[in-house]
Amino acid sequence: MTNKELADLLLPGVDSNIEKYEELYPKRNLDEKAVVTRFAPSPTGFVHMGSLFQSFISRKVSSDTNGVFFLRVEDTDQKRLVENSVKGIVDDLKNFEIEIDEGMINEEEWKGDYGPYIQSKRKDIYQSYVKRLLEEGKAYPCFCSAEEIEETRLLQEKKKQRIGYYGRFAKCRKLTPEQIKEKVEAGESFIIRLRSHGDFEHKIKVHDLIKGSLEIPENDLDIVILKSDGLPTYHFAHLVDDHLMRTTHVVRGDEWLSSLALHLQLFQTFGFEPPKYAHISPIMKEENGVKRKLSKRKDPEAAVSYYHEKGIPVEAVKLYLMTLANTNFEQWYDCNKDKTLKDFPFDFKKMSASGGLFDIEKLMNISKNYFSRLSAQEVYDGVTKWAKEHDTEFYEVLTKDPLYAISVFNIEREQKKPRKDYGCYSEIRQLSWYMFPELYEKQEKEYLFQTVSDKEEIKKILTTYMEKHYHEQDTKEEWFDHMKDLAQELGYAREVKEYKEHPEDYKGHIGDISLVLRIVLTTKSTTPDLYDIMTILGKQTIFERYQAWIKGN
RNA sequence: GGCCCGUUGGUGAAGUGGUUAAACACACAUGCCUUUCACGCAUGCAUACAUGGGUUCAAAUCCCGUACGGGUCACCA
Repeated sequence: MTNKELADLLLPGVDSNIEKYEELYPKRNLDEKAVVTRFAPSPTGFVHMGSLFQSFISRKVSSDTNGVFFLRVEDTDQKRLVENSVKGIVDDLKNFEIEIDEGMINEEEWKGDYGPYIQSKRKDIYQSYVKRLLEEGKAYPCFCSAEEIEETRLLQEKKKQRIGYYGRFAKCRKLTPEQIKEKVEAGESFIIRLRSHGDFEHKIKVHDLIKGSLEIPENDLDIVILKSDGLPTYHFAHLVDDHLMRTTHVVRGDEWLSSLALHLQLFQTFGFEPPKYAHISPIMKEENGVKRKLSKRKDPEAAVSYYHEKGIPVEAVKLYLMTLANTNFEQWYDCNKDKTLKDFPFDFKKMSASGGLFDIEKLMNISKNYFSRLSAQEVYDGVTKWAKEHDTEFYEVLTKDPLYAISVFNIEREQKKPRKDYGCYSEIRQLSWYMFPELYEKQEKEYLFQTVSDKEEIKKILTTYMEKHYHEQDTKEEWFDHMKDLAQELGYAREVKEYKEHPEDYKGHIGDISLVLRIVLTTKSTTPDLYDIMTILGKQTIFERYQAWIKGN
């Protein structure tokens, strides 16, 4: 019995003509330096921050080199499928403005010439390649049951030998064609394994774009390439897909590093040129002093949707991811204020070989800086879009009078050093509700007075201010002068310095007066410029709020 | 247990043998400025290259051992 006959027996009806696929998916017509990358998630749920990080980087290098970035769905594990997760993945990428050039666009369809981009629809292709391997004697069927494998494992553990299906432990490797035929005809189920010729004692030098040069032992494991359901394992699918899709760079998590020798071996078996690899360390999180991988289950911030709910702008998250990827980015960005992420020269070599810590505080800081560079119109557009989905009440208020809302967001914005209090869209309402009468009315109010808290004194300040010192048409200078007059009239120092020099001469200083006027108007001790707030709110609102407070206390 | 990778201040990290008495950013603290807070500015973080050896005139940077952390060893990806 020849290998060819054996292959036909094992995979009847499968065409081993792999050359036709080589023709069907020809080498891409791209620049020599163009990078072809992919994001290859399995559809088991939402997109994890770490995956997003990988696709962000992949997209970046592809774009930088006029290459291609595609989305391939790896659904060879039929047991773990989660319904509609392809759509979820597509949406998550879309939400993060990571565009794909090719790949799945929804649960069923794809775009691009190198498809299908979902592995369950590529069964024939994989089987052709497996069959070719069988014909060449480079693969063989294995009839071992799970129990048998487990037994071997226990034995190996006991004897402190390496665990796995290799060498003398690879029982089915020695099966004669006749024995195989017998078993197949008896209806025994089987899988296909690679006949590895690697030597574990022999080390090979490999290069990783991030980790640098590594020395790893050759693979001598006869790993499974085709499962009993006829679908390939990850390793084999990786080989076939990334070869046929003409991937040049594989960016993936470093949990794959340990199978790198195997993957290289697979490419070698077929004589294909392997892609370049960039193994990214996982994003870590610190909890109770312990570093661990950011976890889908434990950490809400691991889910991409978290950022949308919070309303952290996509661009801000991207800026953060880039600082995580290449720390020199921050300095570069600071020195090149007119440039964007697109212009930054990303470099794999500058990626950390060990896992970075996910720091939400840093993210928020970056986000605040990002907000501070936006125009009022941009803030308005962003918050409106966010509120439409997450806070309809706020949305109504914002869209009722856009110009008014924009004027609110413009406070202390058009200046050299804009305010930095907005970190995400979901914070904006609680930082600005007092500027919107509809929201003001609904809000539960709590006044936290500080230095001046005596009610009668506060009333006196308010009434004196309304009666004598509020003038609707005041410029900022005039307004401030009037504030000083008010302070003086009530026995407070006009200047803080004056007060500090002779505290015994005064009840307090201008700051205390301002604070009272601020708190009664907004309930907050922390707000942007009071003059701007008063100008936008107008006399009527100001007086109403002051009078209402006097009445109620 | 085998194999692989990593280890610079509270955090992200720069830095690959000698102007680094270790940059920069975040966080925190203090001071200044200021109508409060914030912003901004200044300073600090009682001063970091896991550890033990070795190579060298010279090591965070090269080599070896140890410790600690991570990954992997599936018909999961």
